[in-house]
Amino acid sequence: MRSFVEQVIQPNDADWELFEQMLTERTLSRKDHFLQAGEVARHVAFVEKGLVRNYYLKDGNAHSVYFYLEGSMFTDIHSLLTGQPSRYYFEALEDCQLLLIAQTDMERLYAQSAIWERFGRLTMQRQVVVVQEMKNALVFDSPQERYQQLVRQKPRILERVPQHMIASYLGITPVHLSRIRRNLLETGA
Amino acid sequence: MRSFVEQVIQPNDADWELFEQMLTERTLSRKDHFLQAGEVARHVAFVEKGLVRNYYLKDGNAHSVYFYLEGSMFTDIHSLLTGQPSRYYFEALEDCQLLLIAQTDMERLYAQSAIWERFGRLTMQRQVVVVQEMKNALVFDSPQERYQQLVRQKPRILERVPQHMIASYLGITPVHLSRIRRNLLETGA
DNA sequence: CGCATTCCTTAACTTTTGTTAATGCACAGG
DNA sequence: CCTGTGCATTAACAAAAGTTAAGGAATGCG
Repeated sequence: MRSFVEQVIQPNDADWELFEQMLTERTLSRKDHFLQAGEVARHVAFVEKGLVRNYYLKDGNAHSVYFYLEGSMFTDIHSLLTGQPSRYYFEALEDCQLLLIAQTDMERLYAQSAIWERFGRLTMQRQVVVVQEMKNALVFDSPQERYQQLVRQKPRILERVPQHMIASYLGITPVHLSRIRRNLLETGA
Repeated sequence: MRSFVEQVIQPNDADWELFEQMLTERTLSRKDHFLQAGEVARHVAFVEKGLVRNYYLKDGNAHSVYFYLEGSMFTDIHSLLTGQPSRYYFEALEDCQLLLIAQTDMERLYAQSAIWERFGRLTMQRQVVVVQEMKNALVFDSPQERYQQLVRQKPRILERVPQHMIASYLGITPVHLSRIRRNLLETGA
């Protein structure tokens, strides 16, 4: 967690103490949910260990939005900020150990220390860039290209997430992903 | 501009003065570019009047990313933050009047006044939510649904942007968009 | 060990979307 | 007023992706 934060800012000891007081631990067993649609997100989570899937339901089908490995932070930002019920689910794909910080504490942190406000801003800025790139890939790259990018950029996710969830993350069907993989094996190597 | 900012924070007079000193005006004629691929983004822009298209080139084709109407802010955040050359173009679709603030001034603002740091954080948080929703729509909704959402949510963009640019924004071809529109006319109404 | 479950693959078929090309309309510039 | 250019539509055809269904490997559990 510390190294995650220090990639972005350099808090002094007092800043750290303030922050660490607010952290709580939580464990999730495989298939447990951190958040379900209809609930309001009140915490930001940091993955110490395990793997969390963000997905949502449309017409009874689960669509994967993202996968969070060790060293990632996640929450439903929209729900957290507005207090509206979330439309998303966050589910442990493996047994997980999380560090949580409550939104109310986060606000106190922002108010008390400029460096944490900065942390919030910089984290959000990075997040914008990441999501924007993902969005553009969806418009401009073919499913095969998106799959290849995933292989290159997030091989660890590929190893630990079932293929049908990868497919819905890429915006295609499991059948089609299987075809793409075969095609790559035959032609590419 | 003022009302745009005040939707997010309430700066006092000193805050405002600090901010307004940093603003510069810029006009663009139709088809002028605010930024071209290869250049580094050094300013954030606010659209006072006109309409700006964000697009990029792939295989010689222009793909529209977003359209900024009066009252919107834009820049290439990635280029702005990293100093790397942008991959995007920002082009005036109509004669435009912009307010600019330099990244260097922005940094000074953040350093000098906590409220502007907060403005930055909140703006970015909103942006994350917006882009995330767009991304999810691309994965989970059909082109027709995406077009209908656009009709509902951004009718003003539809009125002022050529249809083939709308198509590339939706991730489909102009021909297909035309088919969708006909289909909606025949069945929907 | 046997059984159920989950998940990946494959095939046959259908639907959706893209491609190419032709037509016609509107509008700007000479 | 004429003409070129850009743009939307349409049709015919091609390619990409989805659907359904079946089979088989791996896994977990009694």
